[in-house]
Amino acid sequence: MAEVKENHVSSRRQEILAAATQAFLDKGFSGTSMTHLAKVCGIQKASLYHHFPGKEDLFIACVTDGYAQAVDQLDDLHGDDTLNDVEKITAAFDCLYRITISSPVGRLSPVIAEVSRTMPNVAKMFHANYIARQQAVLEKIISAGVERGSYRPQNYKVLHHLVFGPIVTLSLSREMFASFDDLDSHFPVDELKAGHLSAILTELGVADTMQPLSQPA
Amino acid sequence: MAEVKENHVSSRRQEILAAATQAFLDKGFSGTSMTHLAKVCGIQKASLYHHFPGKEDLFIACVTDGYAQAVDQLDDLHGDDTLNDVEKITAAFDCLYRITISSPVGRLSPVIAEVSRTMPNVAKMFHANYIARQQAVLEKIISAGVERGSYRPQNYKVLHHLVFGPIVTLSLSREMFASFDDLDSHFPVDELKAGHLSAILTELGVADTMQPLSQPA
DNA sequence: ACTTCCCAACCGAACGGTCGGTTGATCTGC
DNA sequence: GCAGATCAACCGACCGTTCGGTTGGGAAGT
Repeated sequence: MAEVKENHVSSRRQEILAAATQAFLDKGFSGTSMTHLAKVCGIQKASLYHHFPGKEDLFIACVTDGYAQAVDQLDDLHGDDTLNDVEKITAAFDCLYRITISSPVGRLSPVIAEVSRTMPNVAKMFHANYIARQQAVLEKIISAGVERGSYRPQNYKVLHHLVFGPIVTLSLSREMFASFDDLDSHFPVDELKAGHLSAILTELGVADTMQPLSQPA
Repeated sequence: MAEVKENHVSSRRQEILAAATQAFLDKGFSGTSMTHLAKVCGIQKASLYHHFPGKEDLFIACVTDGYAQAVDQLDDLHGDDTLNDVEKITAAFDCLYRITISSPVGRLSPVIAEVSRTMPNVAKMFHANYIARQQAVLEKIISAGVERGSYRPQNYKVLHHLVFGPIVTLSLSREMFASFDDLDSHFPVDELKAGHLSAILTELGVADTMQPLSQPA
């Protein structure tokens, strides 16, 4: 009973958050109006203000709610001890690509960029709770491999640059050129991910096992 | 005389474009009002509409004007035959980092992402005249090196992913976290560029001459 | 069991203000 | 005197936000 009620209450809130996230993705922050938001939610504008004190708070809730679920996946990653070093980084790539390209919070990055000047606190929060945590998990995985001698020692600032750069840009490009009818041939996620992983493994000093060249011993 | 007049007329236009570009960078497209724009230009709003038929046209002019000057630098790059292959790609990295991070058009990318859903034609134009041309120049430089045997053959989609990804993300990050007081220590352009170039050279099959490890022959 | 009260949720209507865009008059340089 | 540049004033539409009021399902009082 109490559960039903709770579900009902939070589902309304979640419903608004989902619609708002989609709207912010489509039209940006300033381009999204509370009137439009109310319309797609099927409620009156005033009712929005019953659930959220203002537009800015609503946006912050979208971001917070978004990375809450995203970062959990990352923490699971590091904890898994059944994988060897290369398997671990492969799993990490799968996870990072999925989060950045498919999850709301990853896709919201350009919108956060839009408001970063007028709401610098949101940018700070986003960096601390999303960017920095992603970097920390990657750094843990790599440094563990370095200690075991699997990888060469790394400049981690450069490594983050090389790992996150292509992923974030791919996500941005896919948002930016979403209107292209040949989006997946322009930006084929799996192919780019595989090439990217291969390059990073090379950079880490791991012989690339995927090497397609038939090289007779 | 005619030159003076032309300068006068076009300087007014350039003045507006510069102020508008900065405003769009600060507040995004929807967040920038024509009223505010007129104020920072020191003219009346109606005068803006004398020079540009509308807000959207003004924005397009900002983008167009931005990459007009940016792409010229790129074409110079490919034409220079006094450089060898590695020098050429090093110069290309300098140029790409400079354009993407410092020039208006590079920094405008997040704003184009903001409007890409409502103005898909702008996104298309941006891709054709800026993204695609950058990729074409890079591809020419690399493929010339491949033909001469300096580089390993490449999957160019992956290569673009690896080269442009970190640069664009660095630019985005610096816009996004411009409010950080330690921006340059968080995102040290020269250090990241050097590490990035080194990794790409490795990927191209070039022995890294910058290798800091003292390795006795 | 029945009344009273509470309160979250929702609504229609309106607030002051700003939006992108327009009008017609005035100024300026040739 | 004439064409282009600039201006103050204005327009309807829409913005984020708030108001006063209604609803309906539980808790409290008797």
